[in-house]
Amino acid sequence: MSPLRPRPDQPARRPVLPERPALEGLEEKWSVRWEQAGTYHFDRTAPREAVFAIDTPPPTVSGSLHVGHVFSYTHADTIARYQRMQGREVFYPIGWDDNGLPTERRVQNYFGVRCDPSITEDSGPPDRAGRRGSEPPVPVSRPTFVALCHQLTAEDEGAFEALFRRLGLSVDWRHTYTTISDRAVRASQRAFLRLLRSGHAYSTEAPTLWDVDFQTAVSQAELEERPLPGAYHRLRFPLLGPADRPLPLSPPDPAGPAVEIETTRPELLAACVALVCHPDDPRYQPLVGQLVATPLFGVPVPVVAHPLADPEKGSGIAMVCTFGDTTDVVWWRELALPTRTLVGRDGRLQPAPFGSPGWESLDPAGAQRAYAELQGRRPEAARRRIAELLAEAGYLVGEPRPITHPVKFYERGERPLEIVSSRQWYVRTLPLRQRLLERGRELRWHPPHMRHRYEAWVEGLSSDWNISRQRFFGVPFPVWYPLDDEGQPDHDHPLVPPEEALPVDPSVDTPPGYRPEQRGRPGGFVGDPDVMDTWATSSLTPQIAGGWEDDPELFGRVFPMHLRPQAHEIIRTWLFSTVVRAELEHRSLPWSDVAISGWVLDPDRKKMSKSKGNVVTPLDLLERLGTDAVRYWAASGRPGVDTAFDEAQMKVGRRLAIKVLNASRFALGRLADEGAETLPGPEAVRHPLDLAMLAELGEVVREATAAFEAFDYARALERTEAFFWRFCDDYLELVKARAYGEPGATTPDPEASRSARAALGLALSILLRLLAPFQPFVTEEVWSWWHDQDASIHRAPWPRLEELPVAAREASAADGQGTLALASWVLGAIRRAKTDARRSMRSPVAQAVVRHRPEALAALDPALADLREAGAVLELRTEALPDGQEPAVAVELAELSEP
RNA sequence: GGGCGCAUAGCUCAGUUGGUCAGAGCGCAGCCUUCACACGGCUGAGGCCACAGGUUCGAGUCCUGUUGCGCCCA
Repeated sequence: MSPLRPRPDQPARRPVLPERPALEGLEEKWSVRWEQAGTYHFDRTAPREAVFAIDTPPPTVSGSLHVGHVFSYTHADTIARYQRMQGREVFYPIGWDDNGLPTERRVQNYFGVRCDPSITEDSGPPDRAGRRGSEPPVPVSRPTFVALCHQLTAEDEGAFEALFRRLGLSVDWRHTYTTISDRAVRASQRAFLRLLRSGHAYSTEAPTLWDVDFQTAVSQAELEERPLPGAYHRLRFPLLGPADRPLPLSPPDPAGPAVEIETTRPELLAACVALVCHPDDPRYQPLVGQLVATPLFGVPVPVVAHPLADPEKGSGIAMVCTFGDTTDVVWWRELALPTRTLVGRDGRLQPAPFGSPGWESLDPAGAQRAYAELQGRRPEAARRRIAELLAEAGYLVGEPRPITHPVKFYERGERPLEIVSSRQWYVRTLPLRQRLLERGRELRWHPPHMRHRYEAWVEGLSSDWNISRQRFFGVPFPVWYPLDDEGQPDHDHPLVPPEEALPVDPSVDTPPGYRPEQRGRPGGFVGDPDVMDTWATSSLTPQIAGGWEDDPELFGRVFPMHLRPQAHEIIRTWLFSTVVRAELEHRSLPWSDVAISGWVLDPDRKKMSKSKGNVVTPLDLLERLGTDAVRYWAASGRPGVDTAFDEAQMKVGRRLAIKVLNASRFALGRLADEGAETLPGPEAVRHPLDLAMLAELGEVVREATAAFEAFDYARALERTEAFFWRFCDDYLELVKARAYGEPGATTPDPEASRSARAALGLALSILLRLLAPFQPFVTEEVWSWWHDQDASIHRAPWPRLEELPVAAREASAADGQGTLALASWVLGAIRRAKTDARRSMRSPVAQAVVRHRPEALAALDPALADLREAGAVLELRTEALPDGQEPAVAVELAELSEP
């Protein structure tokens, strides 16, 4: 807990106070000074033991700025500031996530363009001003498109940086990175090449979840299920008998013996490769091993058994198509079924050559006729048409039965995902599961229960991590393929560059051993056209920010990092993938602690979203209420807990900041009264009331420190704030007269005055530092009133109990019977009496009698003089009370005297 | 269907290992133009701690179940 590194001492000087302190303008003033002074600069010479490194989320800059950013980034910032004040060198970089689909989409909409890689030359980007919403997008070349992406992300990043500076984040802006920068590309490609070499990355042609609009593969982590209306179609499959019997030569009879199945995707009937039932299902056991014919198409398919077939669902026997859903993929793989690809990458039904090998049919001509009605249609349209055809031919039993069922979508997509076969790059995560679970248990989670989300995800992994995307604005795979004599790529023997050559763009650069003119020629080479999934890059943020391989000295000091702050909805993506990469590359955790923030909900407890129109622009809030006010609200949200957006709570924070200004002005004014150069130190605090106040403050320091050590910023704030208000409402009022040391005071006593002033100075110093992580602007402002110009409160040491006078440290926990608590109680009684009589607080009290137990009266005794002043009590007496009687204060107001 | 979390004053939430734990703030009502603060201050009313059992001398606090809400996964 003691400072690990020496730090410039920050001696207090005689305060210089402003006439009328205000919050307005503090953000501009101090963010400029901090930048000039390098207040938050990371000292890269600090030894590793002194470093506290934070792996800050790089926000998606193409997304919108919203209060959620303000919320969660403030949480991390309070911890960063606490650690810095504890003497640790805080490595607090920030990045912008600018690569990938979100940016592409924003660029498409913003400029009205679409990327067409087949265009090799164009005249550059179209004039943005000429764009009309109704006009079709202008096709542009890939280089032009990428240039537009860079241009727009640069603008967006400026807006984010302005917001985060305004928010007072104590990041080191010299360590900013972006996920599309050369540094990030190099790190991503290097890590990929190493995975490739170690066998943890591989490419294969496999059924892949595919978004037909974005024309790209989608990973398990990007899936989302949405309820969609559908319908069960009950179809008759004519029985053909055992597989070893010769097939009939004529089309099956729709009215003959048949087995009935139910399906929500009849349009995939032509891709049916089997029927599947549960192995223990007595109804269908006899059929296993027999053949049936697909309706309309007359394709003989076997009946097979597999435990995933649900006897409760539909008729208890299902058709397997290549591919209707992920279960089909499992059946296809585990039962070694053939492939009949139907859905193309554009989402339309492609030609099906019935009668040719792989498409054998009992009635090729009829099959062709039927399929001609479907070919080229999208699944929804084909579904309607085939239902009609099936009904006409007598294969449809009854009417389709409408249902609502969950359908898989790409989380950003608008149409259901299809499953197509394509070549993709994967990282082997499945064999890693056990190891990843162990890592998850090593990691310290705040709050702890968030670990369950990670475990559930790891345990539920069903496929390796697909990291390739068929997009444009991303990190290219640093891979080429040799072309054989027919110009076909050899995917099994990829060509890779040496690490020193990174970053590379295989669509521009030439692989080692080849000449540029060999590109695309037989015997030459071709570049891998894909880019990496965004998560494949952002899973390396600790490495990218920490200078992995580029800056080994820095990396050795900051990695593994200490804290990953993030929101809970990206545990399965960002957190998970970062753990995977650190494990594979470094055999370690990427960080020791993870702090999960909740969401910001609107006042109706719904997640804030643009579509609901309930999004508040954060900049407006910060300008209207002040940064410290908004940060106060954010810091009030407990770790991991969803929190309602609440402007009233921000106003409370604003009141707190204003109170800090005014209370400071009072306390420091009294300190200044002490005279020229001799500011009294802690040893000058002698008065029991002052010592009692400091003793309570010591308890607050203890609790706030413990809370911060547990990453519970909200508790630290709550304890500090509660004490601060009591300090202002009661203690300041009680010592006011004594601190002024006015000659008119009932009991002028220079040493008692000096004690009050010293206590005010010490308490204020500690309180300001306790509040500094939450309200960095107002606390810095007040700090500057009585500290040298180059001394920032944000580099001042976190309060320690050793700062308190010994007598305050030794004061026992007073449990409501301490001098301050008793004095507050008496003061409250006096106030109540005046309020009941509708008198001003200044109106005099003729007589007040405190009745309490003797020990309590003894503790109260030193505060009686202060109470007389604070309550304007002419005569204040105490009377001992026998045990068992209720303590009380009898207050008798003075007669109103007409002026 | 499985998992996790939450249910405490009108609202937002504290209540850390069971024994002054029935609290805070906001809002509301009333009062006070006090020399740090009217971007104030003081005072006050308000709750069978979701429901039903159980453990215990004693339970918002532990256990079981129920209900409602939210999220994650299938």
